[in-house]
Formats: sequence, structure tokens, C-alpha cells
Amino acid sequence: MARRSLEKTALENRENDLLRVARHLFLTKGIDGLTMEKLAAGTNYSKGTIYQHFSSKEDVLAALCVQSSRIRYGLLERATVFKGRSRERALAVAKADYIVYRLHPDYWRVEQVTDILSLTSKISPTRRASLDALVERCAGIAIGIIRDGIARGELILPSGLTPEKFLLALLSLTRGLYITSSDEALRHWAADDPSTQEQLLSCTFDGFGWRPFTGDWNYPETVQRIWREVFPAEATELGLIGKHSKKPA
Amino acid sequence: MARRSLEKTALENRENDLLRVARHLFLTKGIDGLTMEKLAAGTNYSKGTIYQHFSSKEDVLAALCVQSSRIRYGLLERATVFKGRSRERALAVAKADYIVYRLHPDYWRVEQVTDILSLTSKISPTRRASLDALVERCAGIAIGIIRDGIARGELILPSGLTPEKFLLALLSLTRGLYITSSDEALRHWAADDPSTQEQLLSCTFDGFGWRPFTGDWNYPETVQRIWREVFPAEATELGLIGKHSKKPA
DNA sequence: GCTTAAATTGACGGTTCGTCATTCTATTTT
DNA sequence: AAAATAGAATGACGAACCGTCAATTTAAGC
Repeated sequence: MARRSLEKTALENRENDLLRVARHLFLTKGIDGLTMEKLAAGTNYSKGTIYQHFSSKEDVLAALCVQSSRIRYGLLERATVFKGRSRERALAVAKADYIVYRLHPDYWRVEQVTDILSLTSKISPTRRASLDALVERCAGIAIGIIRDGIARGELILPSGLTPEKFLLALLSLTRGLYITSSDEALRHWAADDPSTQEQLLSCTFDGFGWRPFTGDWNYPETVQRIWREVFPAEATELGLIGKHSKKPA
Repeated sequence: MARRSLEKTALENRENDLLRVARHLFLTKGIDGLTMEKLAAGTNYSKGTIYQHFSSKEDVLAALCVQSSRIRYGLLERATVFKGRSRERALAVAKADYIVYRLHPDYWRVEQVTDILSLTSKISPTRRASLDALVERCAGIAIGIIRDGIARGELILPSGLTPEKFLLALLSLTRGLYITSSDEALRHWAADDPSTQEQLLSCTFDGFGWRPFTGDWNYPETVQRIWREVFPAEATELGLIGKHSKKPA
């Protein structure tokens, strides 16, 4: 049965090729620039072959989201093992999202667009299942840390607020901060610098009663530890860890 | 010159007709369901005529955003005259957004989609100018209230945080809460009930140091006042003001 | 070398966008 | 009233794209 069907790895390789080109097309030309024709032309496969991998153009986007979620999940798994208070670990989770945004802006944007356009119908069932499972697991990690904070008595949510609602607020903040191509005015002020995210997140954590509060803990040092201990490679790539590991003014 | 050109009101009426149908198409069938052909068929105008109003399909979306922004701006103007502490007025602004979301979900969704897809290029310049100006004015109202809070000493932002960044956080929260068609999981927990928004907003205001804090003020009463004094008609339409104006459990 | 089934292809039907030459309409001129 | 004219409306058309499928290619097995 050496050739009864295409070898598994060959299939996977081709799919990766296709997705790499798709990602590039999407990033450079936008969602309308990503067409099945161009995808075929850019990979030397025919359209028919592409449709053996993806059931539709939307399915291609979903496949990109799966890849993106895998990256995020990998980062989140590393973030969870960070030793520290629950709020420190939540900060590590936030940094994981920041890394996805900065190091994989193409993926970030794909997720944004796919999220907004409800293209559930044209995604192949198996891919939808994979994607749902991955998203669920990512959310589970965050919820887990929040629950842990509650269990340790470090996070005391106001009555009526569930961990899920709190997570929704945090996700909203993160996604809103890194929204691409919104009003120029706001974008201009928000910028991509990590300190803005840290400040806004600090205030939000404080507001929801997550101890230790901003004034009672050296969170800039926590951030440094996160970069060094959890995401050293990514920090280097982002230029956040130099020879002298001091935080620039 | 009675007929040198089509009368102004006639043109406007037709544009309103077109936009009403476009809105309906968009809401019921999604962005792909809104096509210029269907728009022509649904209004008994030909495609060529439609293209005298809108330079492209994206331009139609932008025109809908202009209408939406007008509605929002009208609500915001009313919110600003609310008598109370700065944080109370900020709450009124948040309720204005809630009204847009609940009473005009079609507009809300159009704004979401238009925001994400960067379709700046195909919008007619004059419409883009109108839209930018409106969005700017809406943001200006919110920024004004924030600045007022700072001036009165009721809001003390941490050093390094500007009013603009703070507003970005608030907008992110609002938009994130009312995001349509995201992960089913989170959507399910968040729901549309106003109390969730109020709770999350309260915590956020607290976290950013906006006095009086949640525990020091009767904000549920403020909410009641906002509905009664600022948005009575809308509250009735939403079923939030009944015969016995008590807040249901 | 022949058979056979899986893999690949690109032409095709169906849609949609945006244009533009043509047709229509109503006012102005003779 | 008839002709002239300019602005408004039309829909056929070219181009681009999606997703399909009959025809073709490829290579394994004998």
C-alpha cells in the first residue's frame, strides 16, 4: 500500500505550502487579494488540487486560524508554568497574546477578520471542530488562571461577575488595543508599545480586585521575568532583551 | 433653474430609500447578501442609477456608517447634558452605545464589519470626510467628559495614561462585549443584559481611579435616572421602563 | 507492457462588480 | 407645437472570481 494514497507527510507539506502563500497574500493584499486563483498561481498547484485541501475560500481562512490558535496555545502553555502569583501568570498570558500580535501580524489579522465575518457555514466540519477545540483550550487556560486566583483568595470578583465575564472583558481590551485599521485618531494614540498595554491591563486588574494591586508589587520586574524566563527567544526577536537587560526609558 | 438638476430633496429621498433596503439586505443576508444587483432589484432603480449615489459597494457600507454615526452622535449629545458627576455622565455615554447596539443592531453590525475590513480606498472622498468628521466628534464628546473628570479632580489617571488611551480601553470593552458572532462559548456567558455591561464598566472605572467608586455611590440609581431623564423613549422601547419603574431582579 | 485507480487539471457555468454607450425625459428654444 | 438639448436612467458587457467535474495524467501492481 505504498502508494494507495498520497503519503500523509506529503499532503501536510503541501497544505503548509498553500497556507504559507495564502497568509502572505492575505497580509499584503487583504481579504479580497486572497483568491483561489492567485493561491493556485503562487504555488504551482491547480485550483482543483487546492479544493482537495480546502472546501472553500472561507475554509482556507479557518485553516489559517487553526495554525494561529496552535501558535497561541503553545505560547499559553509556556505561560502557565511561570512561577508566581496568579496575577503575574495572567500577565504572562497577556504577553502571549502580545507576541502573537507582534510576531505574527498576518495571523492576528486573519483571526480578526474571520471572527467578525461569520463564515461558519462554509467551513468543513472537521476543521471547524479542530478550531473550536483549540479556541476552547486557549480560553480554558485563561479561565484556569482566573479560577486559581479566586481559589487562592488573590482575586475577589464582585458578586455576580463570573470568571467568564471577566475573561471577556480582558479579551476585549486586548483585541481592542491591537485592532488593525480602526479610526486613525485612536490608533495613533494607542500605538504598539508594550507599556500602554501593561498600564491599561494593570488598571483593569486593579479594578476587578486582583491582588497584589499595582502599587503593592513590582510588576515591571514581573514583566522582565516573563520575557527572560518564559519568552526569551520572542523577546529577543522583538528587541525587548538587549545586552544590558535594562528597561529603556 | 427649476429643473437644471434633480431636486436636492428628491436625491436625498432616493438615497434614503437605497440605504434602507441596503441595511435590510445586510442584516438578513450578511455582507455577501448585500449585492448591488439585489439592491437595484429591491428598489426598482437600475444599477447605473445606484452608482450615481455610491461609488462602490464599500461606499454603500460607508454611507450606512455615516447614518449610524449620526444616530450615535445624537444620543451622545443628549447624554452630555445629563446633570451629575463626571463618571455618571460617562455612564450615560456608555448607555448611548448600548442603545445603538440594541435598537439598531443592523447599524452596529455594519460598523463592526466596515471597521475591520479596511475599505478606505474605494470610499468616495466626500463620504470619507463626513464619516471621519462624525467619528471624530463622537470621540470628542467622550474625551471631553474624561477631561472634565480630570479637571474636577474626580478622575486621576495613573501617570503616563492619557485620556485617549483610557477611552481606547473603554471603547474596546464596549465593542468586545457586543461583538457579534465570536466564539459561541464566550458569547453565551456574556449575554446582552445591561447589568453585565454595568458591572464590567464599574470595575473598569474603579480601576482607572474614577470617583466616586462603585462602593461609594448608588450607580444603579444613576442608571435609572439616565433611562428616565435622558433616554426615556429608548428605555421604553427596550422594555427597561415599565409601569412600576422598579428594577426587576 | 498493461491495467487500473487515484491524483491532477483547467475549462466551464454561475455570480458579482463597475463601466459606458445608448435610450429616455423634460426643459428650453424657435 | 415641434425641434433641440442636456441631464438622468438603463442594462448589456468585460473582467474577476468561485466552486465543479469530465477529461487527462500519473504511477502502483501485476
